[in-house]
Amino acid sequence: MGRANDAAAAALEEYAELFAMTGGDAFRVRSYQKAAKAIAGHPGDISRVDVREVPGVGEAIAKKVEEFLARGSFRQLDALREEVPEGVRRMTRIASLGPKKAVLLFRELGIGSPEELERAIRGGRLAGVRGFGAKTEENLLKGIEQLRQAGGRVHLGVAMELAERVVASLPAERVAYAGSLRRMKDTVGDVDVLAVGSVSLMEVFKGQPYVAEVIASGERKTSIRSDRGLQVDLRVVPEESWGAAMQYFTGSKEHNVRLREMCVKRGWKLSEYGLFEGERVVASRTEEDIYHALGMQWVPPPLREDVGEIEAALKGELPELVTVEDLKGDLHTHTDLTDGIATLEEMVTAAAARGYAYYAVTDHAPNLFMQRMTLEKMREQREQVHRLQERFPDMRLLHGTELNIAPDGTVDWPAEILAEFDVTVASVHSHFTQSREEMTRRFVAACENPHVHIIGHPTTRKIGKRPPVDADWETVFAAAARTGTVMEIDAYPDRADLPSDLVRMARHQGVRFSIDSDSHAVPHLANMRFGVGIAQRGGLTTDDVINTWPLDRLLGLLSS
DNA sequence: GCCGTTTTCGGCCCGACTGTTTTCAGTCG
Repeated sequence: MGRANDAAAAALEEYAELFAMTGGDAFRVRSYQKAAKAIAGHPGDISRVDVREVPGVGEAIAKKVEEFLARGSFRQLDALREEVPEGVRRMTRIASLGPKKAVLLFRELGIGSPEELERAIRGGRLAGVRGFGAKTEENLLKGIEQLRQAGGRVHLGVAMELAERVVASLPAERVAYAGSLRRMKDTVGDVDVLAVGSVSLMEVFKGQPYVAEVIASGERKTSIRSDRGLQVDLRVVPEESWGAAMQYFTGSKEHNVRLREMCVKRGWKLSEYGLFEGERVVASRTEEDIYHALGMQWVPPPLREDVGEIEAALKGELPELVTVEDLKGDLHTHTDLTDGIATLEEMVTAAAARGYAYYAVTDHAPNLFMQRMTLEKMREQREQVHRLQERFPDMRLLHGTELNIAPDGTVDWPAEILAEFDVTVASVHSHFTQSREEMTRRFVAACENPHVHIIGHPTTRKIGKRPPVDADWETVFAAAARTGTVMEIDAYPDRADLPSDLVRMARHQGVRFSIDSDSHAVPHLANMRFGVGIAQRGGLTTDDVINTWPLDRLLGLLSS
């Protein structure tokens, strides 16, 4: 489950994209994409085992991967990177603009980046170009605006992988990441790493393989741009002010401003070097020392957004946040029967290894046509689940499904079939642009369906790719609270859905939550920690999260 | 490029939607 897998998969995905853009055969494109997905989802570390073991990897792809593992790229990838400018690749990240149109714009009009495309549209240069009418221009401008709003930020999964790589690479007395990453924010603009060590640490840092460019380097701080474009700042801090530095660089800015205001009122001063009364150090070694000196509880980083946590900490009333260890199961996962890449047995075995008390298999249902699900396949899977149960006496297997919420709020299968499932997740997978009124009615109808237990990835956003749908969430959550429908926190880091601000809103209305991995491969099961981060930011306790409950209590909710 | 109860070629999840076209290409899930 190594980062070698992820890096090689990313290279193959990039190659597939470039290959498609340069007119490569569509089936070969699919082969590269399939291999990338399989390698990313493969439980074994491909830098240790033969990559030919991975299904979908033949001789040609194996050679490319081996070259990539040896030197960080492969010949064919280098060639295509030369041929297609980086800006043209960025253009395909604009919603509704795929590889065909992007290349056409580049070849015919010399448009080589989203910025140039925007200027061209506004300058009327697309008028009369075949396939580009007024509506398309409007959609492209909208897509460019979305792209701009995402900025240079990446989702937590990408940032966490890099941060852990950086932390592991530094031989320091103490080293840890801080910043929005430590607060488990769903997107991260740059990675802040703190370390206790000597100046030579900076030299070690600058020589790491993930460093693409050194932006600035001094005695106390070095900034680099990583191979994936993300900036990393390393700060070397004195041992005795470790706590103050962690507190300061974890933020948020708003939280810290409030703390410093409290200090000023007492005639104290708080900085990254410590909490001071004149020259006297009041606290600095640990974060706990600092918060306690201010007469408050230590505040868990995900809560540090100045949304009431300071008042609560002063009164000693911070919630006891849900943790990864509290999770007793996963209620939304897939297998290769639909779009997962691991078998039922592989997924269940991996889930049992995580020590779960229960585990639900929820493959897609027939209305998502591309998944080719049928009643027969679903029932056959249920039989397999029942047979498999005998081998896992300590983990209760639940047979479920992920239903598709149609534009009118109805779902796949009639009520009597739905009643056969132990658990159902219902999600929106299409018609994302309905009006707020229609979308709200759609979700309310799904909540009111007595056979729907959980609303999956409610906003359907994909970070950096697709905006959330528009709905009146107050009304949706009121319906969920009234009907006892659970809202999912989809832990997959590019979804992170519900987002934490909506979690807070829903919690205030009395809604309950399920933190699910939405796994399509064995390694995805480990994404649960990102979902827990969202739940913590939303202030959730174990009582709010149904998959921390003991099996009996969970089954009670599912059967009511 | 991969794969094979079809063994070395021929098929590869496919249907809906959008915006454009006047019979369809591109994009998406």
